[in-house]
Amino acid sequence: MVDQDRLIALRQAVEDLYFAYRTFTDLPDQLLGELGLGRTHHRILYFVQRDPGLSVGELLAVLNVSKQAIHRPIKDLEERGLLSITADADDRRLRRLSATPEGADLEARLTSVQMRLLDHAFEGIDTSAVEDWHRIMQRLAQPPAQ
Amino acid sequence: MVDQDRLIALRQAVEDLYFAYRTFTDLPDQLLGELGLGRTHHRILYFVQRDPGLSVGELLAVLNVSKQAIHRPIKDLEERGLLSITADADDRRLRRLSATPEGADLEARLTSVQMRLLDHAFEGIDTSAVEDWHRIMQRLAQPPAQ
DNA sequence: CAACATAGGTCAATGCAGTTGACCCACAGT
DNA sequence: ACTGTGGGTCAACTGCATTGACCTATGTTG
Repeated sequence: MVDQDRLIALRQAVEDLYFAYRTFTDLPDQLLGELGLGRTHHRILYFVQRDPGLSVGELLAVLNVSKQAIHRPIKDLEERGLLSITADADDRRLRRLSATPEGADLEARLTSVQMRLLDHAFEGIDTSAVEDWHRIMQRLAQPPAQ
Repeated sequence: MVDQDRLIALRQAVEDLYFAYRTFTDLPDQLLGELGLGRTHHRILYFVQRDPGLSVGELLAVLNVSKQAIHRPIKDLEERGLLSITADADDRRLRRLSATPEGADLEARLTSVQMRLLDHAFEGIDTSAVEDWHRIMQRLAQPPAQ
C-alpha cells in the first residue's frame, strides 16, 4: 500500500504545481495586460536584468524560442524606451541588450508581485525546507538524461 | 544586508519555478503533440479521472476557461472514444463526464511522465521537506485575499 | 400552466503568441 | 575573396484562447 500512497502523493504534487503556477502567472499577466504587454516582454526584461548585456542569441537560448518569436517583443520594448540595444564593442554583429531605468522599474514591479507571492508561501517554513524547495525545483528543471 | 539576500533568494525562486514548470510541461506536451492533442485535452482527462462524473460546468470552474474554449477538446476526446458523456439521472441538463478505459489509459501515460519527474526531484529529500513543498505550493495557489 | 433560470452547445469574429521557411544584411575569421 | 554567424524581417500558418450572440433542453417557481 506504500506504493499506492506514493502515487496519490505524486498526483497531488502534479496538481499543486499546476495550480501554483497558474496563480503565480495570473497576477503579473493581469498587470501586463493593462500595459498592452505579454509574458514574453516580462521574460525578456527579467533575463536582461539578471544578466545585463545579454545578446539576442543568448536570450533565445534561455527562453528556448525562435528569433522570430522574440523579434516583436524586443522591438516593442525598445520603442517604449524600456530596453536599450547597443552593438558589442568587439564583435559588432552582437547586439547587447540591457534595461533602461524605466525598463528596470517595470521589471521590478512585475517580478516583485511574484516575489511577494513566494515570500508569503515561504512564511513560517523552515529555512532548510525552503532550501529543499529550491533543490527540488532545480532538479525538476534539469531532469537526468534518461 | 539580510533584506538583500532575501531578495536574491526570492528572485532565484521566481526563476526556479519558471524553469521547473517549463520542463514539467515540455515532456507531456511532446507526447500530446504526437497524438495531435493539446494541453487542454490532458487537463480534461486529468480532472475527469480525479473526479469522475464531473459536469461540464464544474470542469470550466476548475480550469478557469470559457465553455467555448473547452468545447472543442471535449468533442475531440469524445470522438476518439477517450471520454464518455452521459446525462445526469436527476437533472438531465447536466452532462456527466468520465474517462473511458482508453481515456484513463492515456491520462495515466501522460500524468505518469510528470509523476516520474516529480518522483526524481523528490528523491533523497526528507519527508518533512516534501510535505513543506506541498504546503508552499498550496499557499502559492491560494494567496491571501490581500 | 406560464415565466424565468440554468446547463450546455454552437457560430462567428477576433487576438495573441508562437511556429516554419525563405531571404536579407552586416560583420568576422581564414 | 569566401564562408560562417548574429541578427532582422516578410509571409503564411497554427493553436488556443477570447467575447458576443443566440440556440435548445430542462428545471424551478409563482
